[in-house]
Amino acid sequence: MHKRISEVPWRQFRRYEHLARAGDRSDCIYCIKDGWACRYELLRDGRRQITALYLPGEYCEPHWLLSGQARLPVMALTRLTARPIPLGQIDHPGEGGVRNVLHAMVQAMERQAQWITRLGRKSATERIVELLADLRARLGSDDDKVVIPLTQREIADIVGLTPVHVNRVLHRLAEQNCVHLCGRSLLASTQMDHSTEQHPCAEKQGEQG
Amino acid sequence: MHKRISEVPWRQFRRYEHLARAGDRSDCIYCIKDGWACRYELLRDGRRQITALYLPGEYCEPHWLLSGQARLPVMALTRLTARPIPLGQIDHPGEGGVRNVLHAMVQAMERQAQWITRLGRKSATERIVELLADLRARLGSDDDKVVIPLTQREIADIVGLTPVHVNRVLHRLAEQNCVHLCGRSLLASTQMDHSTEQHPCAEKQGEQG
DNA sequence: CGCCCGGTTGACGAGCGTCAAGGTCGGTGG
DNA sequence: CCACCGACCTTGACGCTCGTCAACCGGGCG
Repeated sequence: MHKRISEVPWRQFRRYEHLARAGDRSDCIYCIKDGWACRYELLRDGRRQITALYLPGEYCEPHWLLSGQARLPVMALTRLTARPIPLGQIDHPGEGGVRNVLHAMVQAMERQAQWITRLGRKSATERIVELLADLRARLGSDDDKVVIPLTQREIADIVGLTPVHVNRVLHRLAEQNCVHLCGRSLLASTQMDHSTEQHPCAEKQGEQG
Repeated sequence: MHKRISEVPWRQFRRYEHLARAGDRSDCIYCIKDGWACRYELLRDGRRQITALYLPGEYCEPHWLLSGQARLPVMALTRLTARPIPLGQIDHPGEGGVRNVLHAMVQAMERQAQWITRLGRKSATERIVELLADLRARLGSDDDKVVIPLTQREIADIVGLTPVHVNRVLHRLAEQNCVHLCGRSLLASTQMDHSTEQHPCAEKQGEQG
């Protein structure tokens, strides 16, 4: 290393390393430079639910600015590079400013409300299609296909299903060219954007509804 | 009326009257004095999901302070009395202050994250028991039984089930004295508090698992 | 008095979970 | 270079939870 640690303005996390554990006091939030992170809740019987995703360019977790502590654990889903922003310095130039962080917080709330609707009222296929459409939009890529660096187990823990069922749904979507499955990597294509927020049960209704 | 309207510091809403419609700009938040309200999302096929509940003493909706507008409609579930707090006057004495409103916002976010876990990973019985336990706690009543002024259809739209299935679960809970069903009114009892966050599948495991 | 909303109940079936047995890929050590 | 191992993915059989459909009841309100 030819750089002094103190000069490096970002931190690296390994895959599955924690950015925060349940109950931790936090004196900074992170601005994610590269990689994905998630907030999750683990029940004592092993069931897990992911309740938030953090993608490159997003703040993690903006509400620490107000609460000062993490209620739920947050961990990296991939190798992750993030810039810690000390809570006291948020209004320093180049740190985004309180205004932006609060705006990110409101956005996160609205996303959570959407997820409640999806988990409560949508079928397995709808949940997965809408998850992928949401991720495409947040990644802001113009490419036809974007890489989704999630395992099927992780997708299952986001959409509230089992890995086995996620697998079956993904293969059905692959037949319709909504996604591509190449080995262990998942590509979401633009094909499916029209399906979002569309059908009640987007499946077996081809002819004369 | 022997009072001039302008002197009345609170507003009344009829049951099912809207406090805000989707997309409305809002120049005030409400502090609920009496009655219940909810935020909900309506899909075009008629499915509905309630994504937040507001009880007496709570702010509705705190994040309007930051966003200035309602993304989703909010309506009264009962007759409702609420005190509007103009956004510009939030820091005036007697209005709670920005600090309290932001704190309410963080609380609302944490509740939403909890609901994601419940909808994604819990059975029908668990969802209903935990809803009622949560409501008991928020009402802060010391009484053994508290009145829950929700129809079974409304409960269904909160916990992501059908009214028919909510009905069956409530009757099973009534057999175990977790709730009381008197005509159309629902009473939640203390009996069930211990069940919360306890069982994986809180049902058929009486003898030697 | 009659309507309508909300609750109640049964029969039936679909969607999704569970269990179990491979298969495939990438990494690691010899 | 190869053998081994552990994640992760894949696939089938089976069954439970919950949704759907339908009929009926009961009370409050116009």
